[in-house]
Formats: sequence, C-alpha cells, structure tokens
Amino acid sequence: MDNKFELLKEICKNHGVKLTYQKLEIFREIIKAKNHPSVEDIYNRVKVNMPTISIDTVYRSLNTFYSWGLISKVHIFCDKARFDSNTRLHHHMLCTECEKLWDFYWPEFYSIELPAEVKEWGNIEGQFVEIRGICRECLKESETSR
Amino acid sequence: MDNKFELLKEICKNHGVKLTYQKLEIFREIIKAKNHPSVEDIYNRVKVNMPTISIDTVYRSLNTFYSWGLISKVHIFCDKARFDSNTRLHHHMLCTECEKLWDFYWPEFYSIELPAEVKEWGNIEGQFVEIRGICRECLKESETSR
DNA sequence: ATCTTATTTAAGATTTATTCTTATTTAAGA
DNA sequence: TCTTAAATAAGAATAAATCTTAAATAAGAT
Ligand SMILES: [Mn+2]
Ligand SMILES: [Mn+2]
Ligand SMILES: [Zn+2]
Ligand SMILES: [Zn+2]
Repeated sequence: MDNKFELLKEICKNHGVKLTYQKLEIFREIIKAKNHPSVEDIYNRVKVNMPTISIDTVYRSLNTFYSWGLISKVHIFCDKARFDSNTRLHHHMLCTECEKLWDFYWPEFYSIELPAEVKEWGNIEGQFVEIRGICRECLKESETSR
Repeated sequence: MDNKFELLKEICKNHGVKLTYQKLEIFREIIKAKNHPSVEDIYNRVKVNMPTISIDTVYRSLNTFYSWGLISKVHIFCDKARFDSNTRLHHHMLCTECEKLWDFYWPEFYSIELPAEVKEWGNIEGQFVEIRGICRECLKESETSR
C-alpha cells in the first residue's frame, strides 16, 4: 500500500534530499495518474489540496523523480521540430550528450510481427525506432578528460 | 540537378500555391542541409542571401513542404514532456487524431539484431518503438460522421 | 524541545519556440 | 498590363520551461 511512499522516503534520504509535503503530494498524484499526464495536469490535481503550490515546484519534483528512475518521461507531443530532407523510411539514433541525431535503416525490423494489442489498436501509419545513448565521439571525449 | 526544383514547382502548381523566391531559397537550404537542422538553422542560412526573410515564413514554408511529403520532421529535442509512473520498459502507440498515448510491451523486439552501424555507434542506453496512427475510437467517430 | 542552516519553495520575471495579426507586397492568371 | 487572392515582414502574443530571489522549512545538532 504505502511501500511506494516508503521507497520515496528512503531514496530522498539516500540522495540527501528533503522530503517535503509538496514532493509527497506530487508523488501521490503521479503514481495515481493514468494516460501520461502533463506537468500542468499534475499541477492542477495537486492544487486542489494545496492551493499555494507553484508550477515550478511541480517541474522540479517530477524531474527529480525522473532522474531517480521513479517515473519515466516521454517527448512525443512537442512542437519543437527539426527537419530532414531524407524522406526515405528511416529510424534515429540520438546522442543524449551532444544531441546529434543520426539516421539509420533497418529493413529487418518490419519483418517481426507486432503484438496483437498493437494490430488491434487502429490504423497504423508508421512505426519508428529510436535509439538513445552516447555516441562514440562523446565517449572518446569523456575518456580523455578523465 | 535541378529536378528537385522542377518537382517543387510542379507540386506548388498542383496545390495552387505560389512559388515565391522565399520558398525557393528555403527549399534550397533544406535539401542541402545535413544533421536535421532546426528552423532557426535554416532561417540563418537563408538570411545570408535574403536579409529581410522572416522566421515566420521559414516556419510556414517548411511545414508546407512537410505536409506535401517533400521533407520529414522529428520531435526529439523538445522539452515539452509528459510523465509516466510506469517504469517498466515499454513502447508507445500515439493516435495522431486524439493525441492519446498507449503503452505496449514487446519483448520479441529486443531479440532481433540491431544493424551493424547502430552497434558501432556508441553506448546504447535504450531502444524504443513508436507507433503512430489513428486509434479505433477515432476511426469509429469518423465513420459515423460520414 | 529548540536551534541552526543548507535546501526548498512561491511568486513572478525571463527565455525560447512557435503562432497570430495586420498592413503591404507579389505571383500568376486574365 | 491589370487584377486579386495568397503570401510576406514585422512585431505582438502565447505557452512551456527555467531562472531569480526572498521567505519558509526539513532534518540533523544541541
Ligand atoms: Mn532523419
Ligand atoms: Mn508510457
Ligand atoms: Zn554525442
Ligand atoms: Zn484517437
């Protein structure tokens, strides 16, 4: 029941971070939430019982939980775009260090069968793979700077 | 050589859209560009020969080219985030109509071998699949409204 | 239980990407 | 060349996220 809260308490302690009432309420809402809530969703829900909460605190807390692996984060709805004159069907590799983006092709990927729930979900218009990691160049740099 | 420009000219005509000097220069830069340029990158490059170009025109033109399938678009670098208390390794299905997001699991995906260029790219920290399309509910709605 | 202090917070300003508004310009057909 | 609907420039508006700073507070020390 409250073992998730016990975990939060322990992780805060391990990181030398204060467990404030704000963090507790934000955590309560995010673990209760379905459907990938936005920061504002969480803000509005916490505000019901805590009218003075500031949205900045919601941002900070959620990002802290994320950095501890307690929650995950998706960037699908954003408007910030980069363009690409490559219109061939392709996938991307993203270096989280230098933020460079590479194209790659993977025809074999299309030959594995999708899970049943996906096939029944609706009309599929595209299926893309995103690789995240640290590129060779950035790895080299962090080696030499050690 | 300039068959890409001929294509642009024809597509503009087919869509009843004026081929302005601005569109031509923006197109020239995007097909020349490597590494997924941002709108501002293109803006700065076009500005060299066209100092009065406005960034709004760059936005409009690139989105027009995108809607015609002449270029593609990625949304990887954005900060606009949604959170998820589901920390199990999972993938997403996104309905482009209602913008709802579903989780799905696909263990078999991890068993196919990645292309050599990916394995040699660097340290892979995660590999995710994104399915885009129209969900069953939205399909039903568009049926009944017809 | 009280004191102390480094963290955390609230509030509002700032930043940044994108879109909107409006007066002016222009491509392209007549 | 004329006409006009569409496109543009310039700058305002919007929205998500981050930053700044003074005040509040969690948690260890006394
Ligand atoms: Mn690409
Ligand atoms: Mn998810
Ligand atoms: Zn890198
Ligand atoms: Zn839908």
